[in-house]
Amino acid sequence: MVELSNTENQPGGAEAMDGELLSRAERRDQQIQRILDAAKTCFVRSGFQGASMQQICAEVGMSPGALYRYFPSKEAIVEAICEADRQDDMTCFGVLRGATSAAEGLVQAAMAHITHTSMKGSAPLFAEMRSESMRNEAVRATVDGHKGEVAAMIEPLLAEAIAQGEINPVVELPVLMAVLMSVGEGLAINDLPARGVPLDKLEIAFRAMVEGMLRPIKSTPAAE
Amino acid sequence: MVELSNTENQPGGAEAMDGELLSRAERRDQQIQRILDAAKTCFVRSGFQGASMQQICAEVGMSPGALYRYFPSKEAIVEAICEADRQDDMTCFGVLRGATSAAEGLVQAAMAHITHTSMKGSAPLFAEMRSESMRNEAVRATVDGHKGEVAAMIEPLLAEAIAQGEINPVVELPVLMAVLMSVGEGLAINDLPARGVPLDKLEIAFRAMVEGMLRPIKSTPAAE
DNA sequence: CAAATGAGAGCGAACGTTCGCTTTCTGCGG
DNA sequence: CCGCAGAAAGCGAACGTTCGCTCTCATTTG
Repeated sequence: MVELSNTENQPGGAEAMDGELLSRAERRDQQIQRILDAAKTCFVRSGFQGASMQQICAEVGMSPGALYRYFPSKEAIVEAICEADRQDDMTCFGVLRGATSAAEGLVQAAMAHITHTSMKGSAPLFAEMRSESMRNEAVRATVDGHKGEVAAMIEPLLAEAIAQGEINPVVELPVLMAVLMSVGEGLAINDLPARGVPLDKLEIAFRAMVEGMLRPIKSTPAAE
Repeated sequence: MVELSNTENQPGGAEAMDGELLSRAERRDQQIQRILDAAKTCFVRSGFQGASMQQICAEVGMSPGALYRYFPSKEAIVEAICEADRQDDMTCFGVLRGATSAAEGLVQAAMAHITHTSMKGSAPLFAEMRSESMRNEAVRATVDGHKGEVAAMIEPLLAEAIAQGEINPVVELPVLMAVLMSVGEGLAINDLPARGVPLDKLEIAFRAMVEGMLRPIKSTPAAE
């Protein structure tokens, strides 16, 4: 019975905060984005299963009926969030194109990944995705797809380094790939910048590791 | 009204499958273990929040009322599982004592950790713990406690290696520790043995990485 | 006016937990 | 040895709550 005359979020407002008029489609996209942002906040706070639709509705400032006009189910929101996070994360690996060397490309990509994850505070979401991917087919597909894309960018770099004898020949390419991808995940999940490890020192340590791993052991006599 | 004459799991059976007589306390401990095993199965299958008490009850073959005689809440079961898993995992790091070198100790410990996690199929549980630790205070304490114990075993090994000039001096000890712990986590969560990476090849690649990271770059001129 | 949009009440189901009651084990006086 | 009282253990219905989701209806837009 209480009349809430909330001037914001009225259905037909058709304008954003800056007063700009928006078309229906634009307004719809904007609402979808608001829902995704709010849902991400809730999922980071409580996990995919722990966050309820009511909490998400409260975070958006929207009723359940309204929210269900934009997403058919909670699962659909989860998938959209994972997909968006995945695409967002992919931007970190653009540095791999045009890398001067395999080692430097890996270092730059990893640092971009770590920095991006830390700054956006999405380490909890990433951990949640990783955990959910072990039982949720759609999330697993998203995660694996992302890893596949990253791997496809790293692999030619390493393959060329191998061809030029720049990598310790006892290490096989697929294994090297798997280890590097796992290492990147571990670093991203742990969010070391947030735990007091400065980015520059982290880069130094990571570079030492990568260069050490890739550097051919020239002093070793019998490589055959 | 239906009389279920289930000959198994009778309260006063006072004997295990092998017919051995058990005291009350022994039987109680045995029941607690059965509950933990069943709960772990459910948590791996559905996650901490996704698994219901009813599912756990069904898995144990016990009624809710009976189960609540052993644990006061679902949360208590989660904490007990995390604590047990943590203690179980600690056995992997015994190889650190008496390691011939820092690098070899790290390799052996990491391989033991990876093998243990993979063989026990506890990578999903580990991922779940890692995710839950970001919002659950008790789980976080357990995870951090575990990491602290492992770190306490690794640190003196690395400190001695540093003192003997066996580690690239540009890398600081705390940063090195943080990176190595993160790498170990990443490898454990990814469960590479289950994804087709043989343990021996994994060990070769990991050893190359660790030795490369620790090996001092003697050829580098200006170390100052 | 027809279509679109959103608020909010409400649905059945499932949740974690508790309750009343029965069965079984244990220790003890006889 | 027996019989019995109390503790321990278990059962399963039911609690109140919250879940994901749907429905109704008022309001706005083009």
